[in-house]
Amino acid sequence: MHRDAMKIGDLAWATGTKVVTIRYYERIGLLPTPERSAGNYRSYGRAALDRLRFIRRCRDLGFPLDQVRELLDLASDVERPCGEVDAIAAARLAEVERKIIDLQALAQELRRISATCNGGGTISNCRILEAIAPD
Amino acid sequence: MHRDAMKIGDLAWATGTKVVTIRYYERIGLLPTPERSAGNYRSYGRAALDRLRFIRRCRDLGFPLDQVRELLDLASDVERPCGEVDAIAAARLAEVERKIIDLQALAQELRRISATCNGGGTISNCRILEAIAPD
DNA sequence: TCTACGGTCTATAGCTGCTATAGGGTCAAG
DNA sequence: CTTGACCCTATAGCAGCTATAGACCGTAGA
Repeated sequence: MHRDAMKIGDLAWATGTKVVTIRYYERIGLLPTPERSAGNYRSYGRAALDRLRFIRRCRDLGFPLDQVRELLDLASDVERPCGEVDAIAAARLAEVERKIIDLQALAQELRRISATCNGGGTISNCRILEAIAPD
Repeated sequence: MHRDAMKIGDLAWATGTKVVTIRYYERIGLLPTPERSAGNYRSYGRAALDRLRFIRRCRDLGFPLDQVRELLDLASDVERPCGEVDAIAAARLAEVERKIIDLQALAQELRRISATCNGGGTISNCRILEAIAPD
């Protein structure tokens, strides 16, 4: 139909998304139901490509799907204040920073545990297991 | 029966685990099926307490359940070399370190994105959305 | 023209690690 | 003897996909 019509596989390839995932996004209403070809194949245009790219980028940034949805809703309403978008991004940043701290503590702990390994011993004198076990 | 017999709620309290989670662990074979009281209540002793504490500690350290299972199996076979345990811990550490790097890059990106916010504007001139959108 | 092969279709079940709900039974205190 | 806190089983749900089965479509080679 349109000159830039894509089948689902093309869209998948162009966005690095799996075909089943695209259908999943459609099912949960994150992507609109596309037109169908004569043979009942989904047919996508530029808008779907942009929207899916945006979604995937958000996912890469770690936004959960409902926040992606929220960002898409916000983006579609040009009158809404930009601050709402910033708030979402800032909250996400805070979350990520918290997670980094947690993981750093965890890494420290794992290093401590690993350091108790006595090379060639057997489980019977393995101090790692003791180290993992709580006091 | 035994002097240290605990009901599931006691065990939950002692380990900071939810009752349903304990039953779940039992169902998936991570905890052995306990004895039952006259009224068909689960009855736990010291061994279950230790085992569950170990499981929870592993979970806190971020080990997925199948690795926890593996560690428990290893721990029960005193002849096995300690190195196997160390390998699991080391792999987990590498994973955590990788994750930290990823999240640091992510935080950087989110900071960049957030920095493009033009204070009181509206979505129509929101540069955050542009920043999220891929080139 | 036939046929083989790759892509697509729907529908359903599975994954991890729990959590929630319904609809009951048990037990000790008051 | 009733109330309330606990316990029981069984089932369904959550995120965010992924996998499978069984069928259809479209095109390129023989």
